[in-house]
Amino acid sequence: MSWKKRARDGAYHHGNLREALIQAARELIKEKGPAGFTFADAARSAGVSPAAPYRHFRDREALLADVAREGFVRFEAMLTTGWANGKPDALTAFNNVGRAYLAFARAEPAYYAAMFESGLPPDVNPELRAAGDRAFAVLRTAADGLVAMLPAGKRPPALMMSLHVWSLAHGIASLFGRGDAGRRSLPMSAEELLESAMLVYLQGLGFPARA
Amino acid sequence: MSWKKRARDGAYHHGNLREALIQAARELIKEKGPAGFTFADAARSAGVSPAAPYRHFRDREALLADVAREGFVRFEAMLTTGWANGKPDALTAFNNVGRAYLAFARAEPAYYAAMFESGLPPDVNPELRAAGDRAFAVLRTAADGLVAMLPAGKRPPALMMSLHVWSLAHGIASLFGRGDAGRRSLPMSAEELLESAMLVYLQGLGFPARA
DNA sequence: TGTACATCAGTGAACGCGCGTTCACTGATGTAC
DNA sequence: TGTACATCAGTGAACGCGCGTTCACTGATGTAC
Repeated sequence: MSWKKRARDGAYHHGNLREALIQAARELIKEKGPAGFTFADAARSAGVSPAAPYRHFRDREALLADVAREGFVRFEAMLTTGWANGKPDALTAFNNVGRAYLAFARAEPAYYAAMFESGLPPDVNPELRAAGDRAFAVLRTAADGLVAMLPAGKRPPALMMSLHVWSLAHGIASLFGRGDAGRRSLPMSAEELLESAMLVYLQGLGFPARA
Repeated sequence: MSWKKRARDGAYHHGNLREALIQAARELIKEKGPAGFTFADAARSAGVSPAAPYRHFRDREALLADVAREGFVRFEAMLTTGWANGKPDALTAFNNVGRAYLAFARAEPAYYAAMFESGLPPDVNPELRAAGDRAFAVLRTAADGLVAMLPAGKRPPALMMSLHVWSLAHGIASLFGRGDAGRRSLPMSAEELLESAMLVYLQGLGFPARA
């Protein structure tokens, strides 16, 4: 008992409070939305005095930005796993990136909200901007691989494709595919919706229906 | 001078405060986001005591819901104008609904934010839900008209099409196409992005490239 | 048309509350010798 | 290895502030006769 307590106290005491505050913020965002938590709230959840967070974050926005940045890093990792180095083939890999996008939004609504719905300008700091760009780059890479499948004269611009799919996935995620409550309901799952849209879209670009 | 003042005071005095509060809320949402205004703020902007709003709205959420409801009504009107009864042809009309979607998001960022980004559950009240459904129905009707152009065996489900385009337009609007500050920048306009995506998508469904 | 009364929208003062932020502080950890 | 000192993360008390909400009230508008 007192062991456990000491371990916790000790853990908070050097190096971990920063991370503990981010965890607390995630929890609070999940419950009440990105606007629904306060600096004091986060401190309380982390079991620490209201002045303690100032040692690690300039203000509430800086904390929120760090949640978002960390979110983008994990997002990038999830998209990268979905892509799987273009295996087993470029078309499947591209579709898997789309699936990973939605899976992330569903599994991590708090990160997702901090990343896209917190009202933070994407360039509130360079790290946040860079993390967001790196996540987008995964989609871009998958599109490059896919475009290369087509004969040289019939290749659509990969950047445009990436933006189309990013927008589509984001639209579906934020309208229908959220892990938390209060979203619109649907006659099909968000995953099916994305899959069908991408099928039609890729057909429009001249890709075969099946890989 | 005292005329003008009296006219204003009189206007606030019976019947208009409700509307004045909605206007004030819109202004504040535009400046600071849907989470960035308070009940007291709205009262102050409307030039009225902090207790006055309670005569018209149960609480802040009720006011926000009314902004969103009114937004959906105007949104529906704008989409309907875009559709133009399916004139000059179903394909053009469908595309115009998409353009109208984006135009609304750009022209009315405050309404748009209240409608889609305020964290309000869509069924916080039946009127809000109904207004949202009516707006979606315009897109649905446009899709019905378009689907009817294809031979009977090759018709995609219009509901699915509507959901695809709604998601795409919403994704583009919320990532890139906002009238207010702080969004991501793009190598092309949001309008071009939507147009190109819809062109590819409709080609994928078997529609001719040009009407 | 005029008078008496009811209704109702907005007032303004008051309250308790939690937030953001500051401050001098404490006590544990790291470092020099 | 031990001692002295510096550093640094977190404390806890304090503050001013604006918010949400309530209350008895006022004065203008609407209505009955």
